[in-house]
Amino acid sequence: MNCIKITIDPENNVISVWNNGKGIPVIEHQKEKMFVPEMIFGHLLTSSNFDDTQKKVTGGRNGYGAKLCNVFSTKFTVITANKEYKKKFKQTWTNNMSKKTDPKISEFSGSDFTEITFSPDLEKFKMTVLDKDTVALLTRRAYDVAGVTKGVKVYLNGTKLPVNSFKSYCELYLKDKTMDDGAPLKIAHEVVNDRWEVCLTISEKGFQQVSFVNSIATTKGGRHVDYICEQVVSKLMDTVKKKNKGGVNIKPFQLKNHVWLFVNCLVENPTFDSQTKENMTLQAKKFGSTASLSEKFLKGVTSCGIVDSVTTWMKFKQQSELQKKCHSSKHSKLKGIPKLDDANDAGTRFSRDCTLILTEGDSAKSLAVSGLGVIGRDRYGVFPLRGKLLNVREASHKQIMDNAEINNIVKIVGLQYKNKYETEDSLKTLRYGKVMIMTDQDQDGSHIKGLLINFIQYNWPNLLKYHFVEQFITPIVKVSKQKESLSFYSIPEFEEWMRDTENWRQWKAKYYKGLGTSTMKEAKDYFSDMNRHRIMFDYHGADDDAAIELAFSKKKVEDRKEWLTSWLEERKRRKEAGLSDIYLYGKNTKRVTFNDFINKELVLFSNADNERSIPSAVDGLKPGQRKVLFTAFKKYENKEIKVAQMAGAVAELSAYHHGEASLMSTIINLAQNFVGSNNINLLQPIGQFGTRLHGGKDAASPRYIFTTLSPLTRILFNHCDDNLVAYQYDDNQKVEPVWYCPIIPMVLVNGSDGIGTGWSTRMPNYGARDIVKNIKRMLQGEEIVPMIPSYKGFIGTIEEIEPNRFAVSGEIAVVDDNTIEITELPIRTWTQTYKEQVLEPMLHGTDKTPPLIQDYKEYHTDTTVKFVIQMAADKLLRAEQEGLHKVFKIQTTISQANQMVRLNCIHI
DNA sequence: GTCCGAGCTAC
DNA sequence: TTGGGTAGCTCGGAC
Repeated sequence: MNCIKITIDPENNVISVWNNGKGIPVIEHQKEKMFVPEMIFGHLLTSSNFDDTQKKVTGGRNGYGAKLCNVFSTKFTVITANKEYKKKFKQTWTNNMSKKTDPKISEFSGSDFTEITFSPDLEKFKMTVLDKDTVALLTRRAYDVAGVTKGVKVYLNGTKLPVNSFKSYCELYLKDKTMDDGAPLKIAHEVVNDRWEVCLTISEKGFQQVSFVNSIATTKGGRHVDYICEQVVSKLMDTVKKKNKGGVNIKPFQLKNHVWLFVNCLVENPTFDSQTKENMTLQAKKFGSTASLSEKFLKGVTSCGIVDSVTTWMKFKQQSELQKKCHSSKHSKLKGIPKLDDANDAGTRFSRDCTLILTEGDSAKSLAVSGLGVIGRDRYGVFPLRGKLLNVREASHKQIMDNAEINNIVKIVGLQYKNKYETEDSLKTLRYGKVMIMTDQDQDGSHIKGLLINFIQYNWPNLLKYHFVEQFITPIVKVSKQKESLSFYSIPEFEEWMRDTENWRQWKAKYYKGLGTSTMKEAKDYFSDMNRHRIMFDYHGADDDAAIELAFSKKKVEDRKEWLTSWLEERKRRKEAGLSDIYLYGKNTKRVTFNDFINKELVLFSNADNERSIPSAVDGLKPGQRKVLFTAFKKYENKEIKVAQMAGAVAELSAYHHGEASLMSTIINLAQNFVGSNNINLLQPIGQFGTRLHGGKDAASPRYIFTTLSPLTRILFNHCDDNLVAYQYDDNQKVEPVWYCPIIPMVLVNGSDGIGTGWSTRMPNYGARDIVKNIKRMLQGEEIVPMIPSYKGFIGTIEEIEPNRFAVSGEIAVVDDNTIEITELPIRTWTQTYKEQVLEPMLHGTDKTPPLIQDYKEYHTDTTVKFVIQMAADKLLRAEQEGLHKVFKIQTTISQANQMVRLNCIHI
């Protein structure tokens, strides 16, 4: 068959369907004693297709369709011509198949055809004429037929339909539709095999499908559609998830809602839930064929706009989720925010005049609260921040949503994410007209200020215009002589004063490190002189925006390098010229621009961050570590001491001004000696200092563990040097030197990790003996031998795979057909982590992968690793072919690319 | 998204 | 109430 002709004549209520397929046999049926065409069209319960054991991919099964058409017609005529029997057959039924003419048989010599002409019994359908809708439906069926049959021309009322393939059929649906940007819809199309053909595009109004099973239009879809849809959606799911890490949760049906799917398939003996065959119900496993979509098609699927549309939708959803975190209207009373001391007038008509003081930590809050005693609590509220605020600039949606601090600030101030605050009037919708940041007057305090500014600027740049953010500064040094007292708000200013004041030694200086240093009385003094301590931030648009972005955008890492470098050069230049350092807060400073804040204040933090995080090239130590060593040399060369106590001693003897918790972790870090930590531990670990099971995180509390200087340390850091190194002074106290001078480069021995601002460092460990040999070579003027990283106690291998890259492999061996043994893991792959992240999923299988191993047993000690793994012989064989190291993930790489060390502190 | 570690912090 | 443990956050680079 290659031609179908359909005519619909609503005026005369006649429809005819003609095709040139093989005619119906014009013979008499042996049993029933009537002609076959008559049987097919005029007698119920006859069909040649009852046998379900035969697998057929045709439409009808029980032979009802044509007969029901006859029953619901006032007139029904069949003409069929059959070349084989050289006969033509014609018969007409009337009155709903109740009357019939005798069949007319005539001789015939042309080619086969069959034609059915019928007049629907309009009365039965409660119609008077074939209405427009019905004609349209029938017309559509004509197009359907044209679309789903291959190589068949379809004529409708004498005109050939412009459809020659399933794809062109699908395109008819889409020809008037465009994407949002006016571009035509992108269509993914694939002929999967001879039974399946699939088209897909984006849908704007929920899931849509057009599908055919064995040429039957399944307008409600069914299992065949689900079958394809599942494959498509799971692919989309992967892509979207990859694109949207940490965003809103997305469910498969939400993706499905953007899909418009066209399926044309052949299924063996399909089943339906009704005679109209709108919904195919056969289970996928009985289809008799499978359709695995090609990568090319799936790529088309992901690039047809669905992913973009879903991400846009998700962004919108994210916005509205964030918006939900805000209160929709201004409340005068807030509930459920612990630690908030709300201003009495917050959220009332006076809210524009209210100021929220944000403090660094709870203790600073107490200070502010005691200050409120002076200025009153009607217009001032206080809320403590806990440590470092989230950098919202490139944070994931989830992170912002879940961040308690950010949400609280938004709620307290009454901020709306959707509001742009373009006019000064719009600030009246807020509960507070201003926020005032009050942090410690140190670099980390500046950082916290910066992070808050970053948060406001990123979400509501306009607020900055209206001086929404200001800060409260406290003195950093106070000098007093008898009853006189002077406050300084920056160290350079103090130094200038010292230079200009001849008898400055007669003054007593007190440094205020942290807000906690100030007494309650001093707090009251600060607040009574609000004018002096309140600093406004001025916003001038682009300049300030750029500065804030420079400091906090993840994309500006390179710019930060340049920023810090030029700052360092400028500082050096000023020093050489005998100028004092630039400072921001002088005696009379009342306002600063954001640009100045970033470039003059925050830069100090960024620089300090590098100074404390990036080790010196000379001794491989960071200042914190050097302070520990300094103290250990001084006091604990042969004496065991509790780590917690040593931290106290370090703070005392070396003027360590930060939290003792970090110091204790630094001490523990220096003393660890498990595989992957130090090659030569400078301190002795006496007690639980952690093991390779948890990467050292299993160290006992600093109260319980003891340490003392390791005997080797004094060999590396020779006594004689103690009098030669350049000691530093803090507040007139002699503290640790700029650097120690070990006899071999310790930065190579123990490696180093550090994360600063603009730069970071990551150095592997090298073998002390290799280093010594190389140094001897250098002393003798020979070429040095390139070294590869080496870790004490590591029994795996480290090989160079390309310049500056090394492969670190554990040890894995096959014991017998279904047993393997892992006896070493790569450096910094901790036993417990490995077990949880690699072996457990292999044992239980994941969503995507079936279980690979049957069982594993552990025989580790604190220093050695031993997993004995049981697995099926065939799986082991396959794993071996693929490479055991790869399958069991016991190979990692380390790179020599990021070896930043501090050279600029070398003074010789 | 995770890790690394010297910093800030609170529950 | 106190001791002990847990938790959030920054920062850059490598996976």
